Amino acid sequence: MSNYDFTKIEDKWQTYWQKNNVFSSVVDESKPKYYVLEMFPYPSGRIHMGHVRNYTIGDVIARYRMQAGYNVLHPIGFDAFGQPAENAAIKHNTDPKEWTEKCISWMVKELKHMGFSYDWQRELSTHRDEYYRWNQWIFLKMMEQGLAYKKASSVNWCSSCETTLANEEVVNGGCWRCKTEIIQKDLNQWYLKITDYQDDLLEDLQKLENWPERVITMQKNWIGKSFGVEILFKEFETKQEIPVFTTRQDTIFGATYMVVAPEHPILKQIIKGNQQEQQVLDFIETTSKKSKVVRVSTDLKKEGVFTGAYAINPVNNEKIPIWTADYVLMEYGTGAIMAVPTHDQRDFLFAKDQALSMRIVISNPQKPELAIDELKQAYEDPGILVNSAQFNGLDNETAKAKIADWMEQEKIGKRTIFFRLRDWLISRQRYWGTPIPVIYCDKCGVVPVPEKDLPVALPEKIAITGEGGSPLLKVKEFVNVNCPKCNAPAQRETDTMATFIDSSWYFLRFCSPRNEQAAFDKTEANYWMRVDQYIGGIEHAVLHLLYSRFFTKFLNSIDMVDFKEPFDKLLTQGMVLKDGEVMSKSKGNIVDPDEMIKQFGADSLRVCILFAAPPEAEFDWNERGMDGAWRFLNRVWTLAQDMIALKQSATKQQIMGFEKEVEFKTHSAIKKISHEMRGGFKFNTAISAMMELTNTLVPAIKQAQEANVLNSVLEDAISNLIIMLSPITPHMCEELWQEMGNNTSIVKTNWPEFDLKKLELDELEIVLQINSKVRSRMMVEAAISEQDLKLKARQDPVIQKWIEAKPVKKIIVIKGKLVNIIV
RNA sequence: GCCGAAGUGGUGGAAUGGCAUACACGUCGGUCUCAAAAACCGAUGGUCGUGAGGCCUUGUGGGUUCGAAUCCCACCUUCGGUACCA
Repeated sequence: MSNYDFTKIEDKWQTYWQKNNVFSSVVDESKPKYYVLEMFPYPSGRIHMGHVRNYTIGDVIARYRMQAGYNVLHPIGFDAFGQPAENAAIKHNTDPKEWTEKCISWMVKELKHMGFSYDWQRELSTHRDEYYRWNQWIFLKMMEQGLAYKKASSVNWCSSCETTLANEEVVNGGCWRCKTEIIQKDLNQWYLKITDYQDDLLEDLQKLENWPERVITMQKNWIGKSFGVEILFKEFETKQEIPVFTTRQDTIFGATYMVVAPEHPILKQIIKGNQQEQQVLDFIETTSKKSKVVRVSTDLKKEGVFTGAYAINPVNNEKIPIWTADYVLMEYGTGAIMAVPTHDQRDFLFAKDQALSMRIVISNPQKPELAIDELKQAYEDPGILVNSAQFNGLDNETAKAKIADWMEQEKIGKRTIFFRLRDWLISRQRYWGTPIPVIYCDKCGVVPVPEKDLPVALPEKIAITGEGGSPLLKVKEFVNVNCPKCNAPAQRETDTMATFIDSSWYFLRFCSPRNEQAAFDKTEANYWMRVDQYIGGIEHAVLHLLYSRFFTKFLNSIDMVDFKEPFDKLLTQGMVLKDGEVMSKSKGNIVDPDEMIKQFGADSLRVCILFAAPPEAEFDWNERGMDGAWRFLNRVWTLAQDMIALKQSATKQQIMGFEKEVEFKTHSAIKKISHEMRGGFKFNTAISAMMELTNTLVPAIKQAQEANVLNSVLEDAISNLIIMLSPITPHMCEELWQEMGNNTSIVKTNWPEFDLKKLELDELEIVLQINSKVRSRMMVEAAISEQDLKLKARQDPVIQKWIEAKPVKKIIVIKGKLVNIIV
C-alpha cells in the first residue's frame, strides 16, 4: 500500500476550506459561542516552531469545539508595529510599511500551509490606520478621564533602541528586546494611569479560576500591595517631618537609626552647613552614577554615610541618627525608612558594618534569653514584644494592630497601603507606531486632536536614519499644524505609542474587525467575549496580560463592554528548544517548519509537535518525532483504505469475535480524547489513545480482510477514529472522510459520544496480591459477588502456594480491580 | 534570600492512593530482498538464576496506609519567576 500523497491532499483541502468559507463565523444565538484565540504574531516574515505549537494547540481546540456543536470564533491578525521593521529600515534602507506587508503576506501563506481554521475574513493588522485610529480614540477617551497624562520624571532609557521603556519592559535591568542595560533619564513623557485600577486588577485575579497559578502569582507580585503604617518622624533641629513607611510597626521600639534614599529631597536640607555635608554630597554623586542594575545587585555590600542629622522616634522621643544609604530606594514607600537591625536582615547587615547600635524588641519564643552579641542575623519570625513600653508581652501580630491603632489615636502615624505598580509609560521616540494624537499650542497648551480628525496618520515613505531622535521630528508636514482650538500655528506630538497598546484590545476588534464607526461593535463584542480559551507564551504573564486586563476594565468603565476581564481560560504553552537552547538566528539552530511540511506534510508536523510533550511543558525539538508521526498517519491511512476497499468487496456482514474488544477500545478512546479536547489539553495522551485504538483496529481489519467480510462495529470504530483525529490532522481526515462516502466537510460532523455500556466488560482481570505484592491475576465475571471473589482468589493455584499453611489475617477487596490477602 | 514548578527506562513521556514504565523514539532479532531502504512481526527497567521463578527499582532519607511515583515531614538537585519593596 502506497503512502498518502500529503502535498496534493493538503493543498486540495486548504483550497476547499477557503472557497467554501468553512471557518467564517457570524453571531448565532441558537448555539453556544466559543471564542478561541492565540496570541497574534509579530510579522517577522517566517513562522517558527513556537508559532507552530501555539497555533496548532489553538486550532485543535477550535476544530473540536466546531464538531462539538459550538459557534466558534477563531481569528488571526498581526501585531505589526514595532522596532524590527524600523531597524530593518535603518539597516537595509527599506520602507517599514512595505517590509511589514511583505512579511505579513509570507506569514499568511505559511499559516495557510499549516491548515489552521482561521476566519481569514477577520484578519487585521495593527499598522493599518483602520486599526490604529482606534488606539488614538481610546487614548483620547483616557485623556478625557484624566487617565492619559504627561509628566516629567526619571524614566527607563534603552540607548540601543533609542527610546523609553515601561517598567514592565525592563527585564533584569535590561531592555526586554535587546537586553541593553537600561539607564535613567529625566524626560517629559506620556503615561497611562494603570494605578487607578490597581485594586481591581488585584482583586479580580481571584476570579480567574482558569488561569495558571503562576501567572496569577506573577501579576500579584507585580502589583505588589503591602499593608503598613506611615509614621511621622521629625528631624531634630528643624522639626521637619520625615514620613517613613513600614509593614513592621511592631518593631518600632527597636528603631536605632533612620535611612533616607540618596535622592530624597530632604537630604540636602538637613545637611546644609554641617560637618558631614561634603561627604554626603560626594556619596549622592557616586550613587547617582551607579546604574540601577549595579545598585540592586544582591550580594553587593550596602553603602551609606551618616548625615550629621538626627530624627526623633515619635513613640519614645528617642534621638536616632539619620543615615543615607543606597539600599533605600526613592521609588518605593516614602523614600525613607526606620531601621530595625535586630528584626530586618538588610538593616542588620548595614548596622553590623557601620557599628550602629541595636535593640531586641521581639523575643524568639524558642530562645527568649538571646542577647544582641549572639545575634548572627536579624530575627524576622513571629515572637513576643519586649522593650516596647506598654506593648510588652503581646505577640507581634496583635501588637501590629494595637500599635497602628495607638499611632492613629496619637496622630503620629496612619495605616497606609503601598503598591509597587507604577503608571504605564507609553511614549516611544520611534517612528513605526501609532502617533499620539496631541497638538502643542503656545497659547492653548496641550490640545487633544478632535475625534473627527482621526486618524492622525503616520506619514509614509520618510527617511529613517536611526540618528537624531524621533524620525517624525524631521517631517515638517507632519509636525506643523494649526491648533484645533485657536487655529494658531502649533506642533504635533512626535512620539508614538508603545506597541503593547495595540495588543491590549485587539481581541475586541476581532469581534467586528471592519467596523468603521467604532473601535468595535458593542453588541458583537458582548456576544463573543470573553475569550473562552486564550493561548500564548508565559513571557507575557505580566506585560500583555496585565495591560489587556487594564484596557478591558477601562472600556467597561466607559460602558463600551459589559465585562471586566477579557480572558476566561488561559493556557501558557512551553517553549520549543533545540539542544536545550532557544532557537534563534544568531545561534543558527533554527528548525524551519516549512522544511518539515515539505518533507512530511503539515499533518505530520501537527502530530509531532503535540505528541512530543504536554502543551505547558517545554520540549526539545527532535527530528525523530517527525518519523514517528509520519508512520502513525500512514498506519491510519492504510487502515482506512483497507476498510474502504473491503466495503466494496466484502461478501457479507459477519461477527468476527473481536467486536467486544473493538467497541471497548473505541469508547474508552472517545471518553479519554473528549476529556482532553474539552479542557485537559494533554494532546500527547489523546494521540496515544488514538494510537492504541489504531493498534487494535489494524489486526482486526486484517482478520476481516482474510475472511472477506465487514461489519458495522469495525466500520464505526474506524469512522470514529477519523473524526477524533480530524482536529489534529484535518487534511488527511477530510480526504478519508470524503473517500468513505461523505460529502460535507468533516468539520460539520458531530463529535462522537461515548456509550457507558460499551465500557462494561463481561469479564474482568483481577489482580491478586499477597501482603500487597502482586502474585497472580485471574479472570472473573464482572457481576461476581465479593464473597465469591474472595473464595475464588483463595483457590488460585499460585495464591494457594503463597498462603500454604499461614493463617489469613485479612482480605481487602477493591471492586473490579484487586484482591489483597494479608497473611 | 523568597515564591512556584519539577525530578520515573538508553530518550520524549504515561500513570494523582490499587498491575510502575502506557504510547512513541531508539536498539536488538526476524520476515521480505541479490542487497539496502521502507514496511511488517517479535524482544527490550536492573539484577540473581540453566530454568520455573526470586529480589530490587519512580532524586535521597523518614512517616502515614493492607497498599505510595501519587499523601505528610526533612533534605538534595534542576528549571522558572522575583528581589535591597521597608
